[in-house]
Amino acid sequence: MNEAQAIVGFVADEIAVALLGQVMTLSGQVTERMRAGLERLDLTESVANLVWLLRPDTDPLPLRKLAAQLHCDPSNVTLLSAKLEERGLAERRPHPRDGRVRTLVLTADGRRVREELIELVARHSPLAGLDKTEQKQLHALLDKAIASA
Amino acid sequence: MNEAQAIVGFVADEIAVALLGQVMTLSGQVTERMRAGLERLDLTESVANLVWLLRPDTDPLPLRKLAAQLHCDPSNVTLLSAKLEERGLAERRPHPRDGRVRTLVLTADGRRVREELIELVARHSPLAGLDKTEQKQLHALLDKAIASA
DNA sequence: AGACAATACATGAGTTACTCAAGCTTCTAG
DNA sequence: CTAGAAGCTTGAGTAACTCATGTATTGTCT
Repeated sequence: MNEAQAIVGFVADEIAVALLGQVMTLSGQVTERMRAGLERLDLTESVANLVWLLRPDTDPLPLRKLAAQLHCDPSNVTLLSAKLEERGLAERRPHPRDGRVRTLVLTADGRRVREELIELVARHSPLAGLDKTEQKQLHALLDKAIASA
Repeated sequence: MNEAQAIVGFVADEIAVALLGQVMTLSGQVTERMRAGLERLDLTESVANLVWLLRPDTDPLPLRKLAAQLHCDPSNVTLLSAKLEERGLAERRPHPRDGRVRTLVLTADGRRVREELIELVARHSPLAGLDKTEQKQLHALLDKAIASA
């Protein structure tokens, strides 16, 4: 038994590694699909990722929270937000109770673009190929996984 | 019914959108987990992504194929490969039959680093929190989804 | 109330990953 | 044998991102 095999022995589950690969593959496919349509929407990938987080049906999020969800520095979100404002797709609003906080809210145009974005990726998503039952199973499993983290 | 709602009406499945979000969330969590350990392994994220693809148990891949899997330009893989060679983790070998093609192969050190990388993310993966039965179900569902793309 | 630390965002500089265009070598087709 | 295509490399340029710093606001401790 050589050293490499010994280390392999440590790896908890072969199947967990395979699952990881699958998730990353899917994520890559979706991202690439999105890229293809971004030119038409005149968005960059990083801006699109921000738009994706800006749900119109919930309370607007502080820039700091958005940075956390994007796994990047808050200063980066400042730049992305400025780009969205320039294009008239969102606007920064002061937080009603905390003067330090800025929240980012989509405009009507922004909401429209967001729907197009979702449409773009959801329509051709590999996950859309599953039937309803499978989708529900998958949703439950992923939900459990995410919650356990 | 306003315009935004009309567009919402087009979105095939609400649940498919939710699934998309889950996959992207998981992918983000895994990536962030990986980042945390990359400093210790002295790797950058992009180099690590390449190492991830360099399976020692299959035929070595041409740089072009690797570029396709990474969704990036071949010239970028040239750079990443050079970094791997500098660190002695991989070496470019000419293809036995086609003189134009270079394949990338991990060295013994490279294989060791790759196992550490897998260990790093697999051990703490949210997916590792599921039990064996759930993992198998999930694997089957994801496999079907990926195949349908 | 007043001082001090902490939080949230903004700004500027610098780094890195990446793309694109052009060039070289090798393979393939007529 | 020549023309074209395919694969990799090189160099230049760009965009995204981080880090350090600055400013305004909030919370806390006495």
